[in-house]
Amino acid sequence: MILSNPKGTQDFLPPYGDQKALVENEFRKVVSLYGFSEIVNPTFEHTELYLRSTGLTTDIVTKQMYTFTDKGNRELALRPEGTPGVVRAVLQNKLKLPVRLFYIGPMFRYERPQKGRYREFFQLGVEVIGESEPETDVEIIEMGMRFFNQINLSDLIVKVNSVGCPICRPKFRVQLRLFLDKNLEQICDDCKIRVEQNPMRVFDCKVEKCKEIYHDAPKISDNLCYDCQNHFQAVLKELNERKIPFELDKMMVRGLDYYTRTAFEFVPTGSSELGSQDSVGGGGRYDNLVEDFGGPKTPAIGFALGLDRILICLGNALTSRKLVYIIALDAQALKQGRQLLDTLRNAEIPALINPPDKNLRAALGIADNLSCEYVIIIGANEMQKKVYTLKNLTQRSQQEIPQDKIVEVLSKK
RNA sequence: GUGAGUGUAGCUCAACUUGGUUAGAGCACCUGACUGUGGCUCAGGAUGUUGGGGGUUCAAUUCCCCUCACUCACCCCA
Repeated sequence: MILSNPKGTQDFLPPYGDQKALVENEFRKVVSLYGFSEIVNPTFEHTELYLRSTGLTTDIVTKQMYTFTDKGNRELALRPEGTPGVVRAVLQNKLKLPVRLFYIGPMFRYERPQKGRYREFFQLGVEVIGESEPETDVEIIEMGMRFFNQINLSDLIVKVNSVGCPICRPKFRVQLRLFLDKNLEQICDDCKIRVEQNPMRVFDCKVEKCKEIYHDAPKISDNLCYDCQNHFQAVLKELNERKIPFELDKMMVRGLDYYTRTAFEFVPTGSSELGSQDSVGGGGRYDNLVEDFGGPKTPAIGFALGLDRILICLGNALTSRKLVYIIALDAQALKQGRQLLDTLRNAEIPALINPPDKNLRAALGIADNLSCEYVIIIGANEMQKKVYTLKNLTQRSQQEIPQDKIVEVLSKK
Protein backbone atom coordinates (compact mmCIF):
# COMPACT_ATOMS: atom_id res chain seq x y z
CA MET A 1 0.00 0.00 0.00
CA ILE A 2 1.61 3.21 -1.16
CA LEU A 3 -0.96 5.42 0.50
CA SER A 4 0.29 4.96 4.02
CA ASN A 5 2.80 6.76 6.13
CA PRO A 6 5.79 4.85 7.47
CA LYS A 7 5.36 3.16 10.82
CA GLY A 8 5.76 5.47 13.75
CA THR A 9 5.33 8.67 11.75
CA GLN A 10 2.35 10.95 11.77
CA ASP A 11 0.64 13.58 9.64
CA PHE A 12 -0.33 16.72 11.46
CA LEU A 13 -3.60 17.39 9.67
CA PRO A 14 -5.60 20.57 10.27
CA PRO A 15 -6.03 21.82 12.89
CA TYR A 16 -3.19 19.93 14.57
CA GLY A 17 -0.51 21.34 12.32
CA ASP A 18 -1.59 24.82 13.36
CA GLN A 19 -1.72 23.76 16.98
CA LYS A 20 1.81 22.41 16.76
CA ALA A 21 3.02 25.70 15.31
CA LEU A 22 1.19 27.56 18.05
CA VAL A 23 2.97 25.62 20.77
CA GLU A 24 6.31 26.09 19.03
CA ASN A 25 5.80 29.81 18.88
CA GLU A 26 4.86 30.01 22.55
CA PHE A 27 8.07 28.15 23.26
CA ARG A 28 10.04 30.66 21.18
CA LYS A 29 8.44 33.54 23.07
CA VAL A 30 9.16 32.13 26.51
CA VAL A 31 12.77 31.08 25.93
CA SER A 32 13.64 34.36 24.27
CA LEU A 33 12.66 36.02 27.55
CA TYR A 34 15.58 34.11 29.03
CA GLY A 35 18.05 35.13 26.39
CA PHE A 36 18.00 32.01 24.23
CA SER A 37 18.70 32.13 20.50
CA GLU A 38 17.47 29.58 18.01
CA ILE A 39 19.93 27.16 16.49
CA VAL A 40 19.06 24.94 13.54
CA ASN A 41 21.24 21.87 13.25
CA PRO A 42 21.33 19.17 10.61
CA THR A 43 18.82 16.37 10.97
CA PHE A 44 21.61 13.85 10.52
CA GLU A 45 25.17 13.76 11.80
CA HIS A 46 28.13 11.43 11.74
CA THR A 47 27.11 8.31 13.61
CA GLU A 48 30.23 8.60 15.69
CA LEU A 49 28.95 11.80 17.28
CA TYR A 50 26.18 9.91 19.04
CA LEU A 51 28.34 6.94 19.91
CA ARG A 52 30.68 9.25 21.78
CA SER A 53 28.09 11.42 23.51
CA THR A 54 24.72 9.81 23.98
CA GLY A 55 26.59 6.72 25.03
CA LEU A 56 27.48 3.20 24.08
CA THR A 57 25.46 1.70 26.90
CA THR A 58 22.20 3.42 25.97
CA ASP A 59 19.44 1.74 24.02
CA ILE A 60 19.15 4.88 21.96
CA VAL A 61 22.56 4.28 20.47
CA THR A 62 22.75 0.49 20.52
CA LYS A 63 19.32 -0.34 19.11
CA GLN A 64 17.35 2.73 18.13
CA MET A 65 19.45 4.73 15.70
CA TYR A 66 18.52 5.16 12.08
CA THR A 67 21.98 4.75 10.60
CA PHE A 68 22.97 4.63 6.97
CA THR A 69 25.98 4.86 4.71
CA ASP A 70 25.75 7.59 2.11
CA LYS A 71 27.08 7.48 -1.45
CA GLY A 72 30.40 8.83 -0.26
CA ASN A 73 30.71 6.00 2.25
CA ARG A 74 30.08 8.23 5.24
CA GLU A 75 28.52 6.63 8.29
CA LEU A 76 25.59 8.83 9.21
CA ALA A 77 22.66 8.71 11.61
CA LEU A 78 19.35 10.54 11.75
CA ARG A 79 19.58 12.42 15.01
CA PRO A 80 18.02 10.55 17.94
CA GLU A 81 18.32 13.64 20.15
CA GLY A 82 19.40 17.22 19.86
CA THR A 83 22.14 17.86 22.40
CA PRO A 84 25.14 16.27 20.64
CA GLY A 85 24.53 18.24 17.46
CA VAL A 86 24.25 21.51 19.35
CA VAL A 87 27.45 20.90 21.30
CA ARG A 88 29.24 19.87 18.14
CA ALA A 89 28.19 23.08 16.39
CA VAL A 90 29.22 25.23 19.33
CA LEU A 91 32.69 23.71 19.41
CA GLN A 92 33.17 23.57 15.66
CA ASN A 93 32.31 27.24 15.26
CA LYS A 94 34.06 28.28 18.46
CA LEU A 95 31.05 30.21 19.73
CA LYS A 96 31.75 32.59 22.59
CA LEU A 97 30.71 31.15 25.93
CA PRO A 98 28.48 31.22 27.80
CA VAL A 99 25.80 30.72 25.16
CA ARG A 100 22.09 29.94 25.41
CA LEU A 101 20.58 28.07 22.51
CA PHE A 102 17.26 26.47 21.74
CA TYR A 103 16.09 24.21 18.95
CA ILE A 104 12.86 22.82 17.57
CA GLY A 105 12.71 19.88 15.25
CA PRO A 106 12.21 16.21 14.51
CA MET A 107 14.20 13.43 16.15
CA PHE A 108 14.30 9.79 15.06
CA ARG A 109 14.45 6.59 17.03
CA TYR A 110 13.71 3.13 15.72
CA GLU A 111 11.44 1.56 18.34
CA ARG A 112 7.97 0.09 18.66
CA PRO A 113 5.52 2.98 18.47
CA GLN A 114 2.82 3.41 21.05
CA LYS A 115 0.88 6.21 22.63
CA GLY A 116 3.13 9.24 22.99
CA ARG A 117 6.02 7.45 21.35
CA TYR A 118 6.93 7.66 17.69
CA ARG A 119 9.80 6.92 15.38
CA GLU A 120 9.77 10.48 14.20
CA PHE A 121 8.95 12.82 17.03
CA PHE A 122 9.43 16.47 17.73
CA GLN A 123 11.41 18.05 20.47
CA LEU A 124 11.67 21.53 21.90
CA GLY A 125 15.07 21.79 23.50
CA VAL A 126 17.36 24.27 25.22
CA GLU A 127 21.04 24.15 26.03
CA VAL A 128 23.03 26.50 28.23
CA ILE A 129 26.72 26.01 27.60
CA GLY A 130 29.26 27.60 29.87
CA GLU A 131 27.24 28.25 33.03
CA SER A 132 27.92 26.22 36.13
CA GLU A 133 25.86 27.95 38.80
CA PRO A 134 23.02 26.10 40.54
CA GLU A 135 20.93 29.20 39.86
CA THR A 136 21.13 28.41 36.16
CA ASP A 137 19.71 24.95 36.81
CA VAL A 138 16.77 26.44 38.64
CA GLU A 139 16.36 29.20 36.10
CA ILE A 140 15.82 26.83 33.22
CA ILE A 141 13.56 24.59 35.28
CA GLU A 142 11.53 27.67 36.10
CA MET A 143 11.55 28.59 32.41
CA GLY A 144 10.16 25.17 31.55
CA MET A 145 7.38 25.60 34.06
CA ARG A 146 6.62 29.05 32.72
CA PHE A 147 6.29 27.64 29.23
CA PHE A 148 3.90 24.93 30.42
CA ASN A 149 1.83 27.54 32.23
CA GLN A 150 1.78 29.66 29.10
CA ILE A 151 0.18 26.86 27.08
CA ASN A 152 -2.24 25.99 29.90
CA LEU A 153 -0.56 22.79 30.88
CA SER A 154 -0.21 23.59 34.54
CA ASP A 155 -1.05 20.27 36.21
CA LEU A 156 2.57 19.38 36.28
CA ILE A 157 5.46 18.98 38.65
CA VAL A 158 9.14 18.64 38.13
CA LYS A 159 11.01 15.68 39.58
CA VAL A 160 14.54 16.51 40.61
CA ASN A 161 17.56 14.45 41.53
CA SER A 162 21.31 14.58 41.34
CA VAL A 163 23.20 11.86 39.52
CA GLY A 164 26.66 12.92 40.70
CA CYS A 165 29.80 13.22 38.64
CA PRO A 166 32.78 11.09 37.59
CA ILE A 167 34.27 11.64 41.04
CA CYS A 168 31.41 10.40 43.20
CA ARG A 169 29.65 8.07 40.81
CA PRO A 170 32.27 5.30 40.57
CA LYS A 171 32.45 5.05 44.36
CA PHE A 172 28.70 4.94 44.56
CA ARG A 173 28.51 2.30 41.88
CA VAL A 174 30.68 0.00 43.94
CA GLN A 175 28.43 0.54 46.91
CA LEU A 176 25.28 -0.04 44.90
CA ARG A 177 26.78 -3.09 43.30
CA LEU A 178 27.43 -4.57 46.74
CA PHE A 179 23.82 -4.01 47.69
CA LEU A 180 22.51 -5.48 44.45
CA ASP A 181 24.73 -8.54 44.66
CA LYS A 182 23.27 -9.25 48.09
CA ASN A 183 19.75 -9.13 46.65
CA LEU A 184 20.52 -10.73 43.32
CA GLU A 185 18.24 -13.68 43.99
CA GLN A 186 15.18 -11.53 44.46
CA ILE A 187 15.32 -9.03 41.64
CA CYS A 188 13.77 -9.53 38.21
CA ASP A 189 15.64 -10.84 35.17
CA ASP A 190 15.80 -7.44 33.50
CA CYS A 191 17.41 -6.00 36.60
CA LYS A 192 20.01 -8.74 36.65
CA ILE A 193 21.11 -7.55 33.24
CA ARG A 194 21.10 -3.94 34.44
CA VAL A 195 23.38 -4.87 37.31
CA GLU A 196 25.97 -5.93 34.77
CA GLN A 197 25.56 -3.15 32.26
CA ASN A 198 24.51 -0.03 34.13
CA PRO A 199 23.57 -0.66 37.77
CA MET A 200 21.98 2.73 38.35
CA ARG A 201 19.23 1.96 35.88
CA VAL A 202 17.71 -0.60 38.20
CA PHE A 203 15.92 2.33 39.82
CA ASP A 204 13.83 2.66 36.67
CA CYS A 205 12.36 -0.82 37.11
CA LYS A 206 8.59 -1.00 37.30
CA VAL A 207 8.32 -4.38 39.00
CA GLU A 208 6.83 -3.92 42.47
CA LYS A 209 9.11 -6.41 44.14
CA CYS A 210 12.16 -4.65 42.77
CA LYS A 211 10.87 -1.25 43.80
CA GLU A 212 10.47 -2.48 47.38
CA ILE A 213 14.00 -3.78 47.45
CA TYR A 214 15.48 -0.63 45.94
CA HIS A 215 13.66 1.47 48.50
CA ASP A 216 16.38 0.44 50.93
CA ALA A 217 19.21 0.64 48.44
CA PRO A 218 21.85 3.34 48.70
CA LYS A 219 20.97 6.40 46.63
CA ILE A 220 23.35 8.47 44.56
CA SER A 221 22.00 11.73 45.93
CA ASP A 222 22.94 10.59 49.45
CA ASN A 223 26.46 9.75 48.34
CA LEU A 224 27.60 12.79 46.43
CA CYS A 225 31.09 14.22 46.63
CA TYR A 226 31.56 17.52 48.39
CA ASP A 227 31.13 19.73 45.32
CA CYS A 228 28.16 17.85 43.93
CA GLN A 229 26.53 17.88 47.33
CA ASN A 230 26.92 21.65 47.62
CA HIS A 231 25.57 22.15 44.14
CA PHE A 232 22.57 19.93 44.78
CA GLN A 233 21.72 21.59 48.08
CA ALA A 234 21.87 24.99 46.43
CA VAL A 235 19.52 23.83 43.69
CA LEU A 236 17.00 22.45 46.18
CA LYS A 237 17.16 25.61 48.28
CA GLU A 238 16.63 27.82 45.27
CA LEU A 239 13.72 25.69 44.04
CA ASN A 240 12.09 26.10 47.45
CA GLU A 241 12.68 29.81 47.57
CA ARG A 242 11.21 30.32 44.13
CA LYS A 243 8.23 28.15 45.08
CA ILE A 244 8.60 25.86 42.09
CA PRO A 245 6.44 22.76 42.54
CA PHE A 246 9.09 20.05 42.56
CA GLU A 247 9.55 16.65 44.07
CA LEU A 248 12.86 15.20 45.16
CA ASP A 249 12.96 11.77 43.54
CA LYS A 250 16.04 9.85 44.59
CA MET A 251 15.06 6.96 42.36
CA MET A 252 15.15 9.02 39.19
CA VAL A 253 18.15 8.29 37.00
CA ARG A 254 18.22 9.55 33.47
CA GLY A 255 19.00 7.41 30.51
CA LEU A 256 21.76 9.23 28.72
CA ASP A 257 25.39 8.65 29.61
CA TYR A 258 26.49 12.26 29.69
CA TYR A 259 24.34 13.53 32.53
CA THR A 260 26.01 14.86 35.67
CA ARG A 261 24.65 16.44 38.82
CA THR A 262 21.18 17.92 38.41
CA ALA A 263 18.69 15.75 36.55
CA PHE A 264 15.02 16.52 36.21
CA GLU A 265 11.80 15.52 34.49
CA PHE A 266 8.57 17.37 33.81
CA VAL A 267 5.73 15.08 34.82
CA PRO A 268 2.00 15.76 34.35
CA THR A 269 0.03 15.09 37.51
CA GLY A 270 -3.61 15.06 36.39
CA SER A 271 -5.29 12.13 34.71
CA SER A 272 -2.70 11.65 32.05
CA GLU A 273 -3.58 10.88 28.44
CA LEU A 274 -0.05 9.74 27.85
CA GLY A 275 -0.54 6.04 28.35
CA SER A 276 2.48 4.45 29.91
CA GLN A 277 4.75 7.41 29.21
CA ASP A 278 4.84 9.65 32.21
CA SER A 279 7.05 12.59 31.34
CA VAL A 280 6.64 15.37 28.80
CA GLY A 281 10.25 16.38 29.05
CA GLY A 282 13.49 15.97 30.87
CA GLY A 283 16.99 17.22 31.13
CA GLY A 284 19.99 17.77 33.25
CA ARG A 285 23.57 18.91 33.51
CA TYR A 286 26.26 17.52 31.30
CA ASP A 287 29.37 19.14 32.68
CA ASN A 288 31.81 16.80 30.95
CA LEU A 289 30.41 16.46 27.47
CA VAL A 290 32.21 19.43 25.96
CA GLU A 291 35.50 18.15 27.32
CA ASP A 292 34.73 14.66 26.05
CA PHE A 293 34.38 16.19 22.59
CA GLY A 294 37.87 17.57 22.91
CA GLY A 295 36.80 21.06 23.95
CA PRO A 296 37.82 22.98 27.05
CA LYS A 297 36.32 21.96 30.38
CA THR A 298 32.89 23.57 30.13
CA PRO A 299 29.82 23.12 32.29
CA ALA A 300 26.46 22.83 30.54
CA ILE A 301 22.83 22.06 31.15
CA GLY A 302 19.79 21.56 28.97
CA PHE A 303 16.41 19.95 28.58
CA ALA A 304 14.21 18.54 25.84
CA LEU A 305 10.43 18.52 25.74
CA GLY A 306 8.35 16.07 23.74
CA LEU A 307 6.18 18.19 21.50
CA ASP A 308 4.01 15.24 20.50
CA ARG A 309 3.34 14.42 24.13
CA ILE A 310 2.54 18.04 24.90
CA LEU A 311 0.00 18.05 22.08
CA ILE A 312 -1.56 14.87 23.45
CA CYS A 313 -1.89 16.49 26.88
CA LEU A 314 -3.45 19.60 25.38
CA GLY A 315 -6.05 17.43 23.66
CA ASN A 316 -8.61 19.18 21.50
CA ALA A 317 -8.23 22.62 22.97
CA LEU A 318 -8.67 24.33 19.64
CA THR A 319 -8.52 27.99 19.00
CA SER A 320 -11.11 29.37 16.59
CA ARG A 321 -9.54 30.92 13.53
CA LYS A 322 -9.76 34.57 12.76
CA LEU A 323 -10.45 33.86 9.10
CA VAL A 324 -12.83 36.11 7.17
CA TYR A 325 -14.85 34.54 4.36
CA ILE A 326 -16.09 36.86 1.66
CA ILE A 327 -19.23 35.82 -0.20
CA ALA A 328 -20.03 37.69 -3.39
CA LEU A 329 -23.41 37.02 -4.93
CA ASP A 330 -23.01 38.35 -8.46
CA ALA A 331 -20.34 39.33 -10.95
CA GLN A 332 -20.23 42.94 -9.89
CA ALA A 333 -20.03 42.02 -6.21
CA LEU A 334 -17.30 39.51 -7.00
CA LYS A 335 -15.16 42.25 -8.47
CA GLN A 336 -15.73 44.35 -5.38
CA GLY A 337 -15.02 41.30 -3.22
CA ARG A 338 -11.68 40.68 -4.82
CA GLN A 339 -10.64 44.24 -4.07
CA LEU A 340 -11.81 43.83 -0.49
CA LEU A 341 -9.83 40.59 -0.24
CA ASP A 342 -6.67 42.51 -1.10
CA THR A 343 -7.51 45.29 1.32
CA LEU A 344 -8.03 42.86 4.18
CA ARG A 345 -4.83 40.98 3.51
CA ASN A 346 -2.89 44.23 3.30
CA ALA A 347 -4.29 45.01 6.74
CA GLU A 348 -3.03 41.59 7.92
CA ILE A 349 -6.50 40.14 8.27
CA PRO A 350 -6.62 36.53 7.00
CA ALA A 351 -9.31 36.23 4.34
CA LEU A 352 -10.73 34.03 1.61
CA ILE A 353 -13.31 34.64 -1.10
CA ASN A 354 -15.87 32.13 -2.26
CA PRO A 355 -15.96 30.69 -5.77
CA PRO A 356 -18.37 32.69 -7.92
CA ASP A 357 -20.88 29.95 -8.69
CA LYS A 358 -21.99 29.15 -5.15
CA ASN A 359 -25.28 30.35 -3.77
CA LEU A 360 -25.43 31.97 -0.38
CA ARG A 361 -26.58 28.89 1.46
CA ALA A 362 -23.82 26.73 0.08
CA ALA A 363 -21.22 29.44 0.62
CA LEU A 364 -22.17 29.78 4.26
CA GLY A 365 -21.80 26.05 4.59
CA ILE A 366 -18.25 26.27 3.28
CA ALA A 367 -17.45 29.11 5.68
CA ASP A 368 -18.77 26.92 8.44
CA ASN A 369 -16.59 24.00 7.44
CA LEU A 370 -13.55 26.24 7.35
CA SER A 371 -14.51 27.32 10.87
CA CYS A 372 -14.31 30.95 9.88
CA GLU A 373 -15.27 33.45 12.51
CA TYR A 374 -16.60 36.10 10.13
CA VAL A 375 -18.39 36.21 6.82
CA ILE A 376 -18.77 39.28 4.67
CA ILE A 377 -21.70 39.17 2.29
CA ILE A 378 -21.70 41.36 -0.82
CA GLY A 379 -24.76 41.42 -3.05
CA ALA A 380 -26.88 43.89 -4.98
CA ASN A 381 -28.27 45.39 -1.74
CA GLU A 382 -24.84 46.01 -0.29
CA MET A 383 -23.51 47.43 -3.52
CA GLN A 384 -26.37 49.87 -3.69
CA LYS A 385 -26.11 50.96 -0.03
CA LYS A 386 -22.29 50.99 -0.09
CA VAL A 387 -22.11 48.66 2.91
CA TYR A 388 -20.96 45.12 3.69
CA THR A 389 -23.01 42.66 5.65
CA LEU A 390 -20.68 41.39 8.36
CA LYS A 391 -21.81 38.16 9.89
CA ASN A 392 -20.36 36.57 13.00
CA LEU A 393 -20.75 32.83 12.57
CA THR A 394 -20.17 31.87 16.17
CA GLN A 395 -22.57 34.44 17.58
CA ARG A 396 -25.04 34.06 14.70
CA SER A 397 -25.34 37.81 14.45
CA GLN A 398 -24.89 40.23 11.59
CA GLN A 399 -24.75 43.93 10.92
CA GLU A 400 -24.21 46.29 8.03
CA ILE A 401 -20.90 48.08 8.01
CA PRO A 402 -20.10 51.05 5.71
CA GLN A 403 -17.62 49.85 3.14
CA ASP A 404 -14.86 52.23 4.18
CA LYS A 405 -15.12 51.17 7.84
CA ILE A 406 -14.74 47.43 7.37
CA VAL A 407 -11.01 47.19 8.01
CA GLU A 408 -11.33 49.35 11.09
CA VAL A 409 -14.14 47.19 12.48
CA LEU A 410 -12.40 43.90 11.78
CA SER A 411 -9.08 45.07 13.13
CA LYS A 412 -10.67 45.66 16.51
CA LYS A 413 -12.07 42.14 16.73
C1' G B 1 13.50 -6.97 20.22
C1' U B 2 9.17 -9.55 23.57
C1' G B 3 3.88 -10.26 24.78
C1' A B 4 -1.50 -9.24 24.12
C1' G B 5 -5.62 -7.16 21.36
C1' U B 6 -7.88 -5.08 17.04
C1' G B 7 -8.38 -4.24 11.29
C1' U B 8 -15.82 -4.13 7.91
C1' A B 9 -18.25 2.92 4.05
C1' G B 10 -14.68 9.33 5.18
C1' C B 11 -15.65 8.46 11.00
C1' U B 12 -17.84 5.25 15.12
C1' C B 13 -19.45 0.50 14.96
C1' A B 14 -23.12 -4.12 13.73
C1' A B 15 -23.28 -8.95 11.13
C1' C B 16 -18.57 -13.48 12.73
C1' U B 17 -19.92 -17.38 18.30
C1' U B 18 -23.42 -21.87 15.35
C1' G B 19 -19.73 -20.17 7.31
C1' G B 20 -25.27 -19.69 3.23
C1' U B 21 -28.92 -15.47 -1.83
C1' U B 22 -28.04 -7.98 -3.08
C1' A B 23 -22.55 -6.84 4.20
C1' G B 24 -26.15 -3.02 7.58
C1' A B 25 -26.87 1.43 11.05
C1' G B 26 -25.66 6.28 13.02
C1' C B 27 -22.72 10.51 11.98
C1' A B 28 -20.44 12.87 7.77
C1' C B 29 -21.11 13.64 2.35
C1' C B 30 -24.12 14.96 -2.37
C1' U B 31 -29.10 16.70 -4.34
C1' G B 32 -33.71 19.00 -3.45
C1' A B 33 -37.72 21.34 -0.26
C1' C B 34 -35.14 26.83 0.80
C1' U B 35 -33.80 31.09 -6.57
C1' G B 36 -29.96 36.49 -0.37
C1' U B 37 -28.71 33.55 5.27
C1' G B 38 -24.95 28.23 7.66
C1' G B 39 -25.17 23.99 13.01
C1' C B 40 -32.33 22.17 12.91
C1' U B 41 -36.20 19.35 10.03
C1' C B 42 -37.94 16.35 5.93
C1' A B 43 -37.34 13.56 1.20
C1' G B 44 -34.08 11.24 -2.00
C1' G B 45 -28.90 9.66 -3.42
C1' A B 46 -23.80 7.80 -3.67
C1' U B 47 -20.18 4.83 -1.00
C1' G B 48 -17.17 -0.83 0.36
C1' U B 49 -11.30 -5.03 -3.82
C1' U B 50 -14.81 -6.68 4.65
C1' G B 51 -6.21 -4.33 5.45
C1' G B 52 -3.39 -7.65 1.80
C1' G B 53 -2.03 -12.77 0.31
C1' G B 54 -2.77 -17.91 0.69
C1' G B 55 -5.49 -22.27 2.59
C1' U B 56 -10.00 -25.32 4.10
C1' U B 57 -15.01 -25.58 1.74
C1' C B 58 -20.08 -26.50 -3.01
C1' A B 59 -19.78 -21.60 -0.42
C1' A B 60 -15.48 -17.31 3.80
C1' U B 61 -16.57 -10.75 6.53
C1' U B 62 -17.14 -15.43 9.47
C1' C B 63 -12.66 -21.01 10.31
C1' C B 64 -6.91 -21.75 9.71
C1' C B 65 -1.90 -19.87 8.29
C1' C B 66 1.25 -15.83 6.64
C1' U B 67 1.93 -10.73 6.08
C1' C B 68 1.03 -5.53 6.81
C1' A B 69 -1.04 -1.70 9.77
C1' C B 70 -2.96 0.25 14.23
C1' U B 71 -3.61 0.02 19.69
C1' C B 72 -1.85 -1.38 24.50
C1' A B 73 1.92 -3.18 27.64
C1' C B 74 7.30 -4.72 28.40
C1' C B 75 12.09 -2.72 27.14
C1' C B 76 13.62 2.32 26.84
C1' C B 77 12.75 7.32 26.55
C1' A B 78 10.62 13.05 24.79
